[in-house]
Amino acid sequence: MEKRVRVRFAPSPTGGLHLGGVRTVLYNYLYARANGGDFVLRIEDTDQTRFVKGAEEYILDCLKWCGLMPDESPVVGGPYAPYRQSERKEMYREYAMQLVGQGHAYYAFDTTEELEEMRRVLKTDEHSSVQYDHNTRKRMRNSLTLSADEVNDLLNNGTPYVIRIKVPENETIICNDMIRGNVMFDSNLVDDKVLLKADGMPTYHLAVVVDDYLMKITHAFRGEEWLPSAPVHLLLWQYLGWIADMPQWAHLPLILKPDGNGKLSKRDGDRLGFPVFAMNWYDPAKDETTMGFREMGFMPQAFVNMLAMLGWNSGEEKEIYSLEELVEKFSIERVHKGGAKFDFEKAKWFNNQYIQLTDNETLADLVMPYIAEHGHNPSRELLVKVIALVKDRCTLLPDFWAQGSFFFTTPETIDETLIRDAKWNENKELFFAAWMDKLNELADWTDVAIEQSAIELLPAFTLKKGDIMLPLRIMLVGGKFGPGVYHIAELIGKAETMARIKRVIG
RNA sequence: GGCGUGUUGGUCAAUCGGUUAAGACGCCUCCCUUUCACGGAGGAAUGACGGGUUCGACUCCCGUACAUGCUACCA
Repeated sequence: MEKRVRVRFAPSPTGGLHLGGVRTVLYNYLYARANGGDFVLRIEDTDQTRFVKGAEEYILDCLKWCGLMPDESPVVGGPYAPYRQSERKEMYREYAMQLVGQGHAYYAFDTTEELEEMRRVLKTDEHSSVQYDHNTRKRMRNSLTLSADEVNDLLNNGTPYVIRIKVPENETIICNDMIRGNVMFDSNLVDDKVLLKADGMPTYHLAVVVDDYLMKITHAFRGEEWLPSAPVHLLLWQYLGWIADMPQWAHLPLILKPDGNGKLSKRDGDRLGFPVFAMNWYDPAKDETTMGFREMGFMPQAFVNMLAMLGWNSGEEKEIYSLEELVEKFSIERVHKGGAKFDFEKAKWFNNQYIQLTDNETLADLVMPYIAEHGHNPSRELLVKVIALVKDRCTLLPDFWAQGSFFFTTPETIDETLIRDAKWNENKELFFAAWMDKLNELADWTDVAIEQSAIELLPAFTLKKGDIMLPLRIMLVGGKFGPGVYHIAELIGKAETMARIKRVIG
């Protein structure tokens, strides 16, 4: 019988949730949903020095915003609780001891200074980095070089120690990856990674294997930066006797910075002016907030869609997919091997597309906060009408204010130079004065009727339709932008229209 | 330095040996619009480089270059 598909997202609560992190969540989520499986969230908080308070809640909030909620997590629990590694501390020791007993791991008593000394002494021009491996372990203080009595003494004295994996010599370790195929490693080049730290906490390597086994994870999708440590994990699965249950791996390509080289970092966002985190992240240590996609005015559906297409492609020309469609179309085999540079312009395009696709009523709910932010509280009816008029020129949610503020309030400043540029003359001034009287009498206040009244009056001043449109626009909106002028006049109403004209011609 | 991974236009990318090498973003030109957009029509790649294999290669193999990741008692 086929095993039930179970995937997990296992972040460390150390800061904001990065674009790449959300994409990893997405691919996991899509795979679980497509296969009727479970998606679990496990918090990997084994490094107490990097733990940041609030980060776990923040991650959950991001997943919620994106609509990618886990089936099992520290907050909703599940059959394999606890889901926080710090709360599973004792389990790891048990397995580490098992490995020591089997001779697949050993105690190492080397201090930080001794390790540094070893690396310094052994470092050569050829090898700028020296690792603790099958070779160097022979000259260090560990249970492989010390006698059993010495080891027992050290242990009894409470000497700090770590447990390291004993990587075998002269073996080829083959790791199968769902998107890269077989990747081979020479065991002589793999180092004896620490499994259990001196503080009793496991390192990632031990914890990820133990938990994936205990939580019955069938597929493990993680960032490409983990590929080099895959052989250690494979060895652990083997030594612990669980190789038949080892999940299938897929190492996802990195998301790179748009310019230059390297993977995308928070700094790039600050530098280039775009967000890197899903939502605003407040760093309590530095007392500073980093802008998120949500606060910048992205719709979660657009954000998720954009991420899905960064490193994966269905093979069709279509680019706009709902989450349901993604579940149906997504396949891990079509995920790219190479990293992709992040393009903020394209990200904005996705949002623009979603704005056009979203009905005006729904949009009204999303846009309202941005209008309220400027101290206005328009009726829903008005807001919906405004949205209908300006949505095709809005890319991010705050654009609705920038593109439509003049519907809610008289423009603060009128750029009179723009009117002069529009060949302002006495003739036009006289026209507007006369038109005001006509408008005042106009019973049918619709864009068509307003325009008609202007057209009827124009010949008397030897003016053409186009002569007055720009001046009128500037009087009404304050600048050279916005929907059709007569539509604007209709929406803001007779009194306001006349007031704005009067304000300019006096 | 070592090891791993990767390399189709500025960017995201299709193509699973035979096509005029799709499409999208961005850019440029024009049309529409006497605003700004939307929309429409166009423009821009000798597929990192060099060798093979093959009747035929962007597609397979090798090498080189470049990029990127790891090389912590961090994940």
